[in-house]
Amino acid sequence: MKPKRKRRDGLLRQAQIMEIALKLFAEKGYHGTSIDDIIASANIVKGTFYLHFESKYHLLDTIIDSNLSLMFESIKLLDISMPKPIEEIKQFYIDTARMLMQNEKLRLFVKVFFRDALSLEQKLADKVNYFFQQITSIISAYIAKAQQDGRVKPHLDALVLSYSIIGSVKEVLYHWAVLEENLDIDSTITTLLDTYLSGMLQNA
Amino acid sequence: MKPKRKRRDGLLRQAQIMEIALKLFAEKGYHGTSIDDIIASANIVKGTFYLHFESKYHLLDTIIDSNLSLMFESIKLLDISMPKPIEEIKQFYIDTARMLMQNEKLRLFVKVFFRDALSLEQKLADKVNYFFQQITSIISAYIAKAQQDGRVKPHLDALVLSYSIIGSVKEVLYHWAVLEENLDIDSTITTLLDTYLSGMLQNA
Amino acid sequence: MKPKRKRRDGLLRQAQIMEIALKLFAEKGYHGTSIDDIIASANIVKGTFYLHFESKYHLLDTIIDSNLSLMFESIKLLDISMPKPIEEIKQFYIDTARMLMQNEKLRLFVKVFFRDALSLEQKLADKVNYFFQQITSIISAYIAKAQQDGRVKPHLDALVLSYSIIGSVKEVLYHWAVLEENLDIDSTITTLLDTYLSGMLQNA
Amino acid sequence: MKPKRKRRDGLLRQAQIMEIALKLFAEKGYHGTSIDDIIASANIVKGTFYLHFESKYHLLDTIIDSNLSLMFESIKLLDISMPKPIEEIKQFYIDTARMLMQNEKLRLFVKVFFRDALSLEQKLADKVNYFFQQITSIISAYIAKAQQDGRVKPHLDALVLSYSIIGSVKEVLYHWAVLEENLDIDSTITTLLDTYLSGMLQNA
DNA sequence: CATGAATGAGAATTCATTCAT
DNA sequence: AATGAATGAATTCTCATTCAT
Repeated sequence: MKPKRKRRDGLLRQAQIMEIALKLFAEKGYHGTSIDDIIASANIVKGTFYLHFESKYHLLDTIIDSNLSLMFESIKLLDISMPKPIEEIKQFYIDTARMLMQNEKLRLFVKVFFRDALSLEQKLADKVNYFFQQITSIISAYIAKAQQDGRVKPHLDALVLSYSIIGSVKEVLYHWAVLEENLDIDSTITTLLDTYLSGMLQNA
Repeated sequence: MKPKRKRRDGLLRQAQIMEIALKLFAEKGYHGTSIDDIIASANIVKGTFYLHFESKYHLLDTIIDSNLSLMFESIKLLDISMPKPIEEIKQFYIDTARMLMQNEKLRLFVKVFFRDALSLEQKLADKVNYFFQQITSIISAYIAKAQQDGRVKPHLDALVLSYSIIGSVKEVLYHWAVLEENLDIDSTITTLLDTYLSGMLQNA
Repeated sequence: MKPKRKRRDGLLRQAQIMEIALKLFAEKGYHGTSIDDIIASANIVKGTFYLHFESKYHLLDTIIDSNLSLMFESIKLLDISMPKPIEEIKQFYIDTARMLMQNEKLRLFVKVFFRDALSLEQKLADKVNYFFQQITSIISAYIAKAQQDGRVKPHLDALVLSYSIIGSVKEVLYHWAVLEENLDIDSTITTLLDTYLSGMLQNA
Repeated sequence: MKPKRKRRDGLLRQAQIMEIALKLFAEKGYHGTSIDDIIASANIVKGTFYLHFESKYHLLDTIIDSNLSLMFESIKLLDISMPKPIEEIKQFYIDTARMLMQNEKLRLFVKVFFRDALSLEQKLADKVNYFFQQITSIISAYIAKAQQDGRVKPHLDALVLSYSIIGSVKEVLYHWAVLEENLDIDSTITTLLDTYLSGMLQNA
């Protein structure tokens, strides 16, 4: 039996494994996906997998790391203190959301994220929590500044508000990525923006 | 050596196992907790466990079922259409929240819920999703009715609004149950209520 | 397929596994013997093995622990300071050696011991070294005392002498247990005893 | 990216690999050292290793072969039938021992030798055993001849005596190479020589 | 000579579940 | 009701060796 050696650049193979694993994790969950499943899908053998990733856990870790920055940038866009006309902001949100929601890999990642990121080792949960903590810091800093500028109602708790905003976005993402609902981006963003803006702003 | 047989009422034993399992699931996650861990904590042997629960999965299923109704009732309280003065509603929310947050078992359950409920078998995820779908239906029905009554802004998407509200509450619960933050109940509820009410209501 | 369950007392099964493993370790070495080999010989399945031993390493550890005390007692017999006529001592040595050399399990253990005990984890090597250190202490203390009593030549280094004696015995054991030579117990013990006695003793 | 090709003389590279492997084997044992460890230390890649050695086993085999002759010569020095004044012999032993004990590579080899030589494949064990068998033959021939010449007590078993001497030396080497004890060469050799000489010699 | 991606046969270990007692 | 020894399929991970480039 001649072994077929499909040689290719190491990074390509690594990316290929990550993509296939992401698909499987999204479909059957992290625990429900075995290394055997992954290598069968990727058409490689055990050793090749462990050549590129030191463990199943590190594979997920790498996937999460490589996707988290994109999510980070995306969520940062929710800058409510942006000094622009509301209609312009709204359009910007809508355009960004449309762009992101066409990214199938992102959808899979969000799905895996919601399903498995918290149920694994503490280290991973810590990483995820740190990520959201950063987002929270940014948003609550925006709000606090807007409160000092007299634009946002002063009696609202900036931290709770940022939890609320983040929770709202998470929930919408969950319906999009996990439940695969067809959300109307326009009305979703309009509703969220209008509610939060007129709920938070001083003169609204 | 005569084996020691600790006979006791079957339901008692069952409740005891559930309580211990909940504690362990909250601590180490469902996948991170083995039957061996549970029976060691409960001071029983393998056979006894399977006398009371047909599988590890059914144990969690039972735990979830028995806690979901309480959560259901609690979340239903977010009835924004409640025909009462806002201050009264707010006080009611605060009182309810205080009561619930003293329930340590509930905190553990919420923790397990957030960590594991979605990463398990489809059957369980379906149950959880159905639960939230019900909550969503109730809330969006409230909102739709309030829109018909002219109390809530008509251009807002009732479904998106209910996602947002549920997401906000989930997020707060997550910070309470999983991250074990000390939340100020007063300012939390005040902020959420004020924001949503003045964000949604016609004349606000 | 009805699984055949060969129920028996847990300790019996444990002893059975240890005996079979010792045989295999002696035959093929620790690294050369897989868990599969052991369970096939013992006619049990994987799970049963791990029910009784937490790992392959712990199995060897248990085997070593349970045999070391016998070896300890045996080697202690080399008490050169024994206040008895030489002929009597010699006969005692011969009788003891005969007895031990009929113990087939001991032979297997000595074989495993020489082959594998030092090539494994540090922990095990430490244990073995500690064992010999104890023997060394005992023997060199005997010698030092005999030197104070003027029976052993004072210029000899008691520690080196104990190394020498232990090394001699180890070597003979190696030829017996590993190389499976047929040693003449009488002439072996006579030669060693006579050489060491007339080599060490003052008036010899 | 052009791969960097560090060409050098084949034998040099081979010697370099052997030296690094010896160090690693001494430190972590043969089984505890992987090819990956070796090539990482040697700063080469897999293919290069197999260019120089056909297998991990052959690497050790080569290391053993290249060191065994030195050990062979060294141990042959224990020629008790040497027709010289004892003091001269003793001084010769001491000088030789001093010289050998300064050879760090030899110490590493002896360590590997004691730890792993016996726990490996039969082929290697056979080689080691053959080596000692040769030493044994030489020593017991010396003794037998000295017995015929009337210099060594005739009732001692020449074979057992040679086992004893070899065992003594092995044990001392073990304490030096593996346990890294600081042995006093003078008193070690004096004690061994005096004991064996006055133990074996007719008129002593 | 040199590279390093790929191989794949093993090996160890886990753990939910069963069932004879 | 209770026991706890036994099961065995599933899973992760290792590592010496090969070979196309």
